[in-house]
Amino acid sequence: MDGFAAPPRPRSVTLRDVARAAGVSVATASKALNGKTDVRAETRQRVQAAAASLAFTPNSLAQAMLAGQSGTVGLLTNDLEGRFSIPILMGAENAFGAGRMSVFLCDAREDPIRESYHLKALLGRRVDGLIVVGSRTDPRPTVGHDLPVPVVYAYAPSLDDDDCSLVPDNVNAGAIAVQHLLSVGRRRIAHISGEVSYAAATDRAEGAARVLAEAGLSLVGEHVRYGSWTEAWGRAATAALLHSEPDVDAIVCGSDQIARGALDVLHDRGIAVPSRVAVIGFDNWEPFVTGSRPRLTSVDMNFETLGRTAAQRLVEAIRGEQRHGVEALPCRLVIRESTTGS
Amino acid sequence: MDGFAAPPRPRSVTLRDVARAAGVSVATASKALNGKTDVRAETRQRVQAAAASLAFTPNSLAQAMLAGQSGTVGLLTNDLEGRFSIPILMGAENAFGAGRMSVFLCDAREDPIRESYHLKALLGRRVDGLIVVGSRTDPRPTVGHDLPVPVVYAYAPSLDDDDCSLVPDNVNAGAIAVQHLLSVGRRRIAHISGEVSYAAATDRAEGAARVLAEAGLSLVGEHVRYGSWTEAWGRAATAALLHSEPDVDAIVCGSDQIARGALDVLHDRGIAVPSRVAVIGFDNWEPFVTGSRPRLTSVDMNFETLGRTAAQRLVEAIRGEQRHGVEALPCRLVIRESTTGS
DNA sequence: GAAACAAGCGAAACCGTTTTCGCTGAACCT
DNA sequence: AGGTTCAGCGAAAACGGTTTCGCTTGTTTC
Repeated sequence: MDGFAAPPRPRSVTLRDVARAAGVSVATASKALNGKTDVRAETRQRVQAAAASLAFTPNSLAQAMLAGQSGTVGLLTNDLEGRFSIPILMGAENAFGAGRMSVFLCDAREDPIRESYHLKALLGRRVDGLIVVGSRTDPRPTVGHDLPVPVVYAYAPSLDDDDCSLVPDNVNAGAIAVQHLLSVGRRRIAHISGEVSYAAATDRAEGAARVLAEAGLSLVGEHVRYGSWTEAWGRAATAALLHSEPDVDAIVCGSDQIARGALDVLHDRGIAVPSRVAVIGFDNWEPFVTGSRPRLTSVDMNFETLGRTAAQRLVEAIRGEQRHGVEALPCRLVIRESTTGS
Repeated sequence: MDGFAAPPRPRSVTLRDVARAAGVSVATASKALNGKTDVRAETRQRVQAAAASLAFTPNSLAQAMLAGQSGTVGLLTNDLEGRFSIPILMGAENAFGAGRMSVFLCDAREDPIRESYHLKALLGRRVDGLIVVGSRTDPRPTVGHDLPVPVVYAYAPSLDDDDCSLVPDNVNAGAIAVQHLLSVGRRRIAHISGEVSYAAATDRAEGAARVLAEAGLSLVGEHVRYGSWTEAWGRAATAALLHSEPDVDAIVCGSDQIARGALDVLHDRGIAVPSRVAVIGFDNWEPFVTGSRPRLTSVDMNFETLGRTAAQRLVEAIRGEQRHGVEALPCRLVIRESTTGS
């Protein structure tokens, strides 16, 4: 740590500086750098050389003011610590990053006050659009209709059908899981899930039950065992399940964590997976599904696609092609050794 | 989906609109809304009423141009999918969110090309400062010295000591872990870690070895067992360890995932934890440490504090109080049942 | 050789806000 | 009554670009 002051920070260079260096007016400099006509080739080169040697970076704020478009979007999340918003955020960031959009990130932490505060800040910065990300798939209040910019809701849909929302198709996810278990010959299928207050839990149960019914079957024990989204619950519920339904041959687990708990108990009891009991989870959360013995088959909710699609919908809306209503995106089965083979 | 066009989006209202509605000039309107003097109370109220009824939001872009400060910072991460940058990001977001700063988020995905592209975009948007987040604690190249704004490096320090970097103190973390094991009476301590190419692995090993040496001890088996940051490696290494060093009474595991693998093998062998062998991990990754049997003692790297501190350093630097060099932040032991009690 | 024309460049307006400074009118003082 | 002070307000400049439009040139055409 030296005690001396830092070297003076170079004032950022403006178009006026470039123009002066090239011996032209700002108007000509602007046209030269933006590929407009009405500039002699030799002049253009002189300006470009000057801009390069001065490390000129156009001030996007000034450009935004003229254009009326800031080239930025707001990402208003409520689940920054959770694992849902991150892949969504990544998908959105990637979709925008290809173009010329920059992303403002805000975390409202489920607090409506904080949310409206951030909303105001984002509108003040004249974002061209807004993506609102929730922490659960349960519907949430709209952030408002008469906003000056379009809004897309991701993961948590808006309660208002005028808004444009994107959610993973949890019903489909439940169906996919059971279809897979049926396809590998299972008939006595149980379902252990997380908190019943989560739409994600009940939706998946609905899809699972539907496919079972279509096959002329029903759940072993007739009901879904709801609890919490934890390994501990997975262990407890599996123990209870094995006690009351010893002939179960497959367990649908509401999350990968629950599935891990189930695998642990099956392992302790010497029940072979998948030969005697198959196990399937949801979320396809990398460290959990690949760390287990055996590795876990899981339904991936395609969060990154969700985020990318949300970004696309937003760009469309900014261009004037606004959509309305809730769009459910399909999920994807990732097969590993907890349901098949070896 | 209706086929009609969306209702026309209200053009955003400007100060001029407010001034006209209140029957004053823009200058007076500005002063009235910003609490300046030289405005009669009655006039101020009229302006405020007009602003409220028109839902006026000042255009931050215009404000930024005047002030020469945009009130934004760039967060340039290389590890958006990983779990290190997220808590750091949260800490930074929280530290800024309290004030009036907004955060631009970019993910360079370890690609220098993408990084410089994003850097250019951020500078174009005239961010007031920059936080660069890496995916490993190994030093990385600087993004440049002659930037018009201050930069703080978080997690991955800059190779250049002129830059300001913040890292978790991994040496300290290793020391803390061994101190704890010694304090609960362990003497035959082994160390299983991740990839040896990671500074995080070797730094922790260094701290652990130092404390052991100070106690007149050395590692059981004399060397750290490096491998990968996975449960599978934790299992394999633990099995090998138990074979060659059956009298081990504690295992320092380089990550919570490795520790989970170790716990599984100990459980399978019927070796009681913690009574016969204590296990400690690093990172304090919630779902892993609380899902295990028993719950896992772990060294928390205080990422959120790291992010918050990075934000503070950046704000200081923006105010002109630039620091230099690498600052290592202390870690925190979180004691659970894998090392004590029950 | 004069008229018509195009190429190349610069002056100026504009975006929305803040800030400085000058102006007006009322109240005060002698 | 005339001069001074001061509160209250507005005109204008500024930030850094983009765009329109008009002005010089030099070239072409009859």
